[in-house]
Amino acid sequence: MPPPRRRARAARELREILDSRLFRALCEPVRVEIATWLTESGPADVNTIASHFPQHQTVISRHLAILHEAGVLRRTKRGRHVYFEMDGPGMTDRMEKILERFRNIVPLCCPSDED
Amino acid sequence: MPPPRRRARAARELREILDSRLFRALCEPVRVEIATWLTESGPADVNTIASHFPQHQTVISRHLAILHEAGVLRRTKRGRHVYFEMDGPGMTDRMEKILERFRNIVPLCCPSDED
DNA sequence: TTGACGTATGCACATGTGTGCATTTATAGT
DNA sequence: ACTATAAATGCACACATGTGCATACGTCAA
Repeated sequence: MPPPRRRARAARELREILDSRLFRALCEPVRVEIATWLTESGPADVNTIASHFPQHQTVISRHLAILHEAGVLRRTKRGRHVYFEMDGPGMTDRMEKILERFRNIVPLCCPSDED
Repeated sequence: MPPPRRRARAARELREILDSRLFRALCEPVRVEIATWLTESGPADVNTIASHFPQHQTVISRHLAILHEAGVLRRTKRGRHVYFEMDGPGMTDRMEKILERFRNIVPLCCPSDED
């Protein structure tokens, strides 16, 4: 494959993987705090999580939904409780894919790849 | 190190690496488009980049500054022109660090790490 | 120094989004 | 069925941020 086409392909793959909801989910400090807290504390229901943050329960509920739709958290409904936990394996997979894309891009976009 | 301390440490490291400007920079679609375009087209100055987007030159200039401060782009000033290009190696390093953090977290936060 | 060009900044405005309250929906217990 | 509890949604509001215009800054060529 000639270099121009390789570059075009790399760019397309990069857009695919960067245009996800993942970055929008993680660009909000409160959501990062929630994800971090869940990492440390393990699975917890909405009210328990909300009780550890200054925001209202409804706000935390919305943030949890965004994190879940972005694939950061797992959601388990048991009775009238909804439990959330970090999706470690899922996030690892995502990051591996993104990393792979960047590895492909380095030799194409960076003529002098020192440092 | 006992499990609780390991969890606390993993959470702290996760917050460190996720609280960066990187995600805020990449959560804006226009900025992702700029980064993608630079990947495909190679280094270019501000006006050249701006000419390929509907936004005003001043807007593109601001986006480029944000991407640069986040470590996504490299900046090279030559005369009165300022050239930008993807920082492939830098991004690869960042992603490797983030991936490593998530790898550490998986066995701690996810009791049933199937799928 | 003057003028031209490339880039960055101040400002005002529109849109997006996090927030809290009131309310609704869903489920368990009685 | 009724009540209580958990979670989600509609709405309004405040703040953040992307946008464009006018303009200032910095550099090169004469």
